[in-house]
Amino acid sequence: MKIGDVAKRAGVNVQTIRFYERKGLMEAPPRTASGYRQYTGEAVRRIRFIKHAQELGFSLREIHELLSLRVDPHTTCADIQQYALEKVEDIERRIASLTRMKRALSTLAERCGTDRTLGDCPILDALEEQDPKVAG
Amino acid sequence: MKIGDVAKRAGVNVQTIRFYERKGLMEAPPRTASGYRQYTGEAVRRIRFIKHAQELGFSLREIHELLSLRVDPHTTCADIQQYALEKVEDIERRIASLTRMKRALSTLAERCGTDRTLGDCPILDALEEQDPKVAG
DNA sequence: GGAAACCCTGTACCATGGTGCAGGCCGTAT
DNA sequence: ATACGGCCTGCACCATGGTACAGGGTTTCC
Repeated sequence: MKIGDVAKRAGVNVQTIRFYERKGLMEAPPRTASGYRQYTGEAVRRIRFIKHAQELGFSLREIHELLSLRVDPHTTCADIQQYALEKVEDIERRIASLTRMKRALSTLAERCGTDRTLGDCPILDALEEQDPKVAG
Repeated sequence: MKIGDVAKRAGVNVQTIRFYERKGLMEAPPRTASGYRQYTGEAVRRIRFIKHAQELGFSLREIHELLSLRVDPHTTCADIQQYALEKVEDIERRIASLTRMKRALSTLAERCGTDRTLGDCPILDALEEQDPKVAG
């Protein structure tokens, strides 16, 4: 299979595949006599693995680790589970941070009245403060 | 006040201040005869405004807009409120996306048993699938 | 057999939010 | 008066996840 076919089947750009190869996320495939990369269906599955992992919040660096874990004969399913649970905690921290932001911003917006002037805007005022109690 | 003093008071790097100036987030201040930037306390307040807005989840681009809104005489407090509420919705979408990720990953991790082998790992299997039901 | 469509490499570029460094001038303290 | 720290500009670089383009060779289709 040529790189364009793999790209089409996996729903990514041709450059993206070469980018993944450079980043070590995909093995360098054998080449034809004229230097064209020759892929099998395995390449398509690998790209889908990467894309699914991205959807679950893994960065390319983490996906690289995940792929290394998968190849290492000493890795158990429990190791993968542990890795996933750490990622869950990471996602929880990000959610908590966003939730704080949202609460702070909502609180400020609630204090706005339609008849207020800019000089009396609670949002701008809070942003100006030395140590605003919002976003804590 | 010299740029180093402003940096110290605002708790940022000197280069960061010059970076903000290049990005239009801070006005170019007057210079001494020898070309040194001369700041007032206003600069320190401006940096704090930027930092607080970042904590609330605004990007530098958005902070730029916010600063423009603040200067525009036609802007009302209700306009700022509207802007903040749009940002709240944006944050909500990001939270929803992360929550989906978390749920999918937790579900997969729950299915792992300690006695499973790698060839039978529900997480890796899900990532391999053509159309995994996770991360929906 | 010739044009179009594909592939190759290398390099630069996009956004985001800065950091760091080289080479040179300025200001102040001893 | 000279050393040291601070400031100046311009440029390069960091991570992240790609995208684009130039300048070539190849394959495929009519």
